[in-house]
Amino acid sequence: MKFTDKIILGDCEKVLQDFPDNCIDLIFTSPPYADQRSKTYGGIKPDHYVEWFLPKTAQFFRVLKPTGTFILNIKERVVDGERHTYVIDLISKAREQGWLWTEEFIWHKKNSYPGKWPNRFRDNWERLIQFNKDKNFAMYQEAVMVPVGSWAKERLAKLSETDKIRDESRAGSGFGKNVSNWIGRDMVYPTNVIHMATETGNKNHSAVFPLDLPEWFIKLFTKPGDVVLDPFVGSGTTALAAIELGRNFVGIDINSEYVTLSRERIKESQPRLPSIAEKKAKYIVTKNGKHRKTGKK
Amino acid sequence: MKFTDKIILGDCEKVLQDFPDNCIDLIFTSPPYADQRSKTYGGIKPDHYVEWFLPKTAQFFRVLKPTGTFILNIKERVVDGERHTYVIDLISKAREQGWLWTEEFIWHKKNSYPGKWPNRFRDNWERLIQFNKDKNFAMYQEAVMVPVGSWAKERLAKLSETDKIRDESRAGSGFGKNVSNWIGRDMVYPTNVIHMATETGNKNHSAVFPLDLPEWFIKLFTKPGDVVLDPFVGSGTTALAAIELGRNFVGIDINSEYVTLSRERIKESQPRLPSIAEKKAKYIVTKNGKHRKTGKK
DNA sequence: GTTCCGCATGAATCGATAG
DNA sequence: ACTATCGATTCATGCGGAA
Repeated sequence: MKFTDKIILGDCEKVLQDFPDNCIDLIFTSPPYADQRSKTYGGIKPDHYVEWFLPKTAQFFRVLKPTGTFILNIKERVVDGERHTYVIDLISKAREQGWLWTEEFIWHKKNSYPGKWPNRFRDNWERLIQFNKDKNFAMYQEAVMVPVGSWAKERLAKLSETDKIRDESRAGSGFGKNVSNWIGRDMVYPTNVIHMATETGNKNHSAVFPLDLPEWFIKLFTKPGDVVLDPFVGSGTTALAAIELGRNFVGIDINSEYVTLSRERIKESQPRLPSIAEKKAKYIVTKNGKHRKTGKK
Repeated sequence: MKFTDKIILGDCEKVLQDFPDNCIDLIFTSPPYADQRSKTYGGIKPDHYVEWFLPKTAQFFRVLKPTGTFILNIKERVVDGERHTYVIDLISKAREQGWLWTEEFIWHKKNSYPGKWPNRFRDNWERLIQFNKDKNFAMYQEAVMVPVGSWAKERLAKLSETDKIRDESRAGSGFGKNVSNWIGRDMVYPTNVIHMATETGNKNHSAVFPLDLPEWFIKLFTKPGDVVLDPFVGSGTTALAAIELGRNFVGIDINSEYVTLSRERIKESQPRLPSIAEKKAKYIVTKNGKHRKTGKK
């Protein structure tokens, strides 16, 4: 029986035991942060977070394909005025399990509400930790290219009409000056700092991330037809993103209300047409290994 | 004899042994990153970075006042396709020395080195790790307030010279050059994500951080007359910032060329007039402890 | 004097080549 | 098989020369 395209009720650690080895292309998840969401997840204490999480990452390791990627969206809690160490401890321990700590993306949350405490400012970013089983993982960089200096174009748009005219006449053809540098270079690769607004919604889910976030990573690390797993699927955002991008999904959650909510939300969704950028990517595997000569191990 | 307002040649670990306990208000430094700048610093191997650094942080701990702060600008190197763990190991070990890991600021570098690789994008951020000896540290939050959103856009709309536009900070959370002009409008507290360009250009030193970066932390964690220490002072940027803000400084570097360069650079500098924002702060101590209710533990 | 454009270059990383 | 060095990649920025 097909194991994909379902939202499954249960503890991911147990549920995944019935899954075959090497069947998942991307794991994208935002687990319950320590001591948060206690009503729905039982409130794991920061000091016990690592031991709670490690058996689960062991299962993730088993079900993930060697070319697959595990993206973990997580943030430290401040405990007694200090950042707790469970995230960095988790990285150390995950490496002992065999995970490679390939990268750490920064999610800069553009629209957080301003806040102030006596000894700290608003925490305006989260970690998106990339783990891999193997250095030769699949990556489709072309799928997430961004327009060159979208901000620069914005600025040009603000030039007054007279300025534009002046520049044009001086240059003789087309846009003058700086614009010429951009011709033929309209798309560039992004960096590892991701600027995205937090979801302003509700959804009854206390840890909602914006749909754009899983979408970005799904486009980057999978091709259509691949399988995306979210073992803490919550309100189903990751599953929604997978469906819209024409990928298969597996969602797991221990809370039945979330499972119901997820199933409701995905019922109405369907694949979107791919953007030009995505088509351009054409799913050329730009795996690390491809660039090696064949003789090498 | 006065120990401040000097650039000292030597290994900070040794030099600081002659300093009294609890004499420094802020340590701001960007140590040589593992295996980088090997010409000038001897190129510490990533695997030995922590053991190399820890004796130094022990001295930092001794000379720092209980109300003082230690800001460490550091980044992991990628080794064999994986982020090396020396930074997170350092955080763990520093905590064993007694340091509190209070906060981690993110420096988003607007212009970092270009590049695209098979398995990663440009690394566009660095960590600014805040350590303290005590939960009750001094913090002057009003000194770094920034104009509320949209100010950048308004300004950009009025400018017609593209070159000037290019120079303007477009980041909402601050650090524009003319912030003081905007006093009187709505000011808000910044977040822990800092947007700033790296210093490039044709100075004699291998580009370090921009002057704005130490300035921001000096304003946030010290008042005029306080003592700022940079144990890896390099080209002297931290010392320059301290002088311009009317603080005392101590700079140490093991490399005599850097010491000479630093001394040259600071020779010409002098305190600037404080901005309105800084005056407004008026050095109201917003220590953590002050805001607690007396009854609370 | 001012505006505009060309160009060197930087806390980088990877893969290939050489020792 | 391992380490050391080198070339290719790639773009925001400041500076200097030109218009």
